[in-house]
Amino acid sequence: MKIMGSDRTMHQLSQLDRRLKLDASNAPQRAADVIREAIVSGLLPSGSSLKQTSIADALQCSKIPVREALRELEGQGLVDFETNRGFVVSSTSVSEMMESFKLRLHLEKFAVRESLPKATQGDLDRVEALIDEFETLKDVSVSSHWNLKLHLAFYAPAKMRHLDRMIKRAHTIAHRYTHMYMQNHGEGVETQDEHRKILDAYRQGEVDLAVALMDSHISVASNRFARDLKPRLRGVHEE
Amino acid sequence: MKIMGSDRTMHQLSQLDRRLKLDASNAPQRAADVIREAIVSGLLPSGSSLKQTSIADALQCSKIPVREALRELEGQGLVDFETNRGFVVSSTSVSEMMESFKLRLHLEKFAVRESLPKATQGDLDRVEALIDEFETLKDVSVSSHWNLKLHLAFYAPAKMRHLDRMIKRAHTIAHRYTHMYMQNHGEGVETQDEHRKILDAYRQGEVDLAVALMDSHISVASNRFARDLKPRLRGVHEE
DNA sequence: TTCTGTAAAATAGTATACGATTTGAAATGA
DNA sequence: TCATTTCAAATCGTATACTATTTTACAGAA
Repeated sequence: MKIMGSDRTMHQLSQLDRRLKLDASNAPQRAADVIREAIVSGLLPSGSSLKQTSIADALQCSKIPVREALRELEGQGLVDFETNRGFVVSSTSVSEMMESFKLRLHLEKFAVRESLPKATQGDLDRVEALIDEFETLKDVSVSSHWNLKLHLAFYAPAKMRHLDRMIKRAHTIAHRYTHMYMQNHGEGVETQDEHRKILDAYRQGEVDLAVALMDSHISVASNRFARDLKPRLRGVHEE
Repeated sequence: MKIMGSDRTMHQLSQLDRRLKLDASNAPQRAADVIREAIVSGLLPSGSSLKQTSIADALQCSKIPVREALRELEGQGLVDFETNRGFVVSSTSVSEMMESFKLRLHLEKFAVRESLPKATQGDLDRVEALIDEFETLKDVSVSSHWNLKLHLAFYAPAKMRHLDRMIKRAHTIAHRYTHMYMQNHGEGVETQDEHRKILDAYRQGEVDLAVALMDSHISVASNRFARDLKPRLRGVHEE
C-alpha cells in the first residue's frame, strides 16, 4: 500500500502553516516547523511520501526551502530519505516508542544530576515563574511544548547545548506517540504538583531526591502511554 | 578578528573531497561528509565563515546541495547559522569538550545496559571479527571511524536507532577535540585489549562488569585528552 | 489472465539567474 | 583622529527552468 499526501492533506498543511504564525522571513525553518507539527500530530501519518512540489505549493514557496526543511527533519529522525525517491514520513513502532521513552528518561535523569548542583537562586526563580505561568494557561493544545520548555528550564544551569538538543529530539519522537494517546483520552491535566516537588528538591540541593522524582514523573506517564498504545501499534505496518 | 575560508583552504577542501572518494551520485551527502571531516580535522577552524559559493566551487557543484549539507551539519552542532549571514563553524570550548566527553560516556554506558542482555552469539562473533580486522589494519588515519563502528557494533543488539545516532554525534563533537590531541601526541596505539575484555563481559552476560569496563575505557582516555587540552583551549576565543 | 516491454507522466535533483541583504571601503564631516 | 554616511561588492535566499530518474499506465505477448 502506498500512502500519498492528498490534496486534502496539503490543504490542511497550508492551514496549519497559517495557524502556527511563524516568522515568514525564514522559509526553511518555517517549513520544518510546519511539517514537524504535521507529522507529530498525525496529519502526515507514517509512510506518507512527502512530495516536494505539493508541500512547496501548500507553503507558498519553491522546492528549495522545502528540501532544506526535510533534511533537517531527516536529522531529527522524523523522515527517511532515499536519493531520487524522496522523503517519506518515518514509520512508528512499539519498539521506537519504548526507545524514545527510555531515552527521555535516561537523558533527563542525567540532566538533573548535571544541572542541580549548578542551579542558582535566579535559575530556580525562573523555573518557578514558568510553572506559575503554565498553571494559569489553560490552552492544552500547546501543553507539550510548555512541558518541554519547563523541563529544559530545569536543565539550563548545566549549560549543555548538545544534551538539550538530544532531550528536545527525544521529546519530539515520543510526542508522536503521546499525541495518539491524547486524541483518545483527552489532554491530561498537567501535574504541576510534581514539577513543584522537583523544584523543591532543587532548592534543597537534594540531587538523588530530584532524580528520583523526575524518574517517577516521567516513568509513570510513559507507562500509562505504553500500556494503552502497545496493543494499538501492534499489527500496524512497521518497516 | 574574522576568519575566512581562504582560497588555499578551499583548495584543500577540494583535495579532501577527492581523497574521501565518496559516492558522487549524492552531492548533498558528499558535501556534508567532506565539510564535516574538514571541521573535525581542524582544516576549517571554529569561527570560519562558510561561503556557499566557495564551497560549491571546491566541490564542483552549485550552492543548493551545499546549503543542504550545511543544514545537516547545523543539526549536528558543527556549524551555526544565521539568516542572511550564512553558516559559521561553531566555536570550541573547554565546556563543550567536557560536555561531549560526559555525553559519550553516559550514552554508551546506557547502550551497554540495553544491548548486552539482547546480544546473541552471532552478534558477538561479528564484534569479535571487527576487533580482529581492526587489529591487522594499521591505517591510523581512520582509527576513530573504526572505533566508532566497533562501539556501535556492541550496541547493535539493542536496535535503538536514535540512541545510535546520538552516540555518533557525541563522537563527532568529541573528535574535534581528540583530533587536536592526536596532532601533538601522534595517534595512540589502539587498546584492542580493552575491547576484548568488554567483549568477554558481554559473552559472560556480566552487565555491571561490562558497564564498568566501558566506563573506564572511555573515562581514562577522556581524562587524558582533557588534561592536555584544557590549558590549550583556555584563552582561545569562545562565544 | 499474467507477464513483459515501452512510452508518458510524475517526481527528484540542481545549475542558473536574479532580487534582497549584509559587508567593506571610501568619502565626508566633526 | 575618529565617527558617520554612502555606495559598490560580496554574499545570501530562492524561484525558475531544465535534466535525470522513477513511477505509472498501457499495449501486446505468453
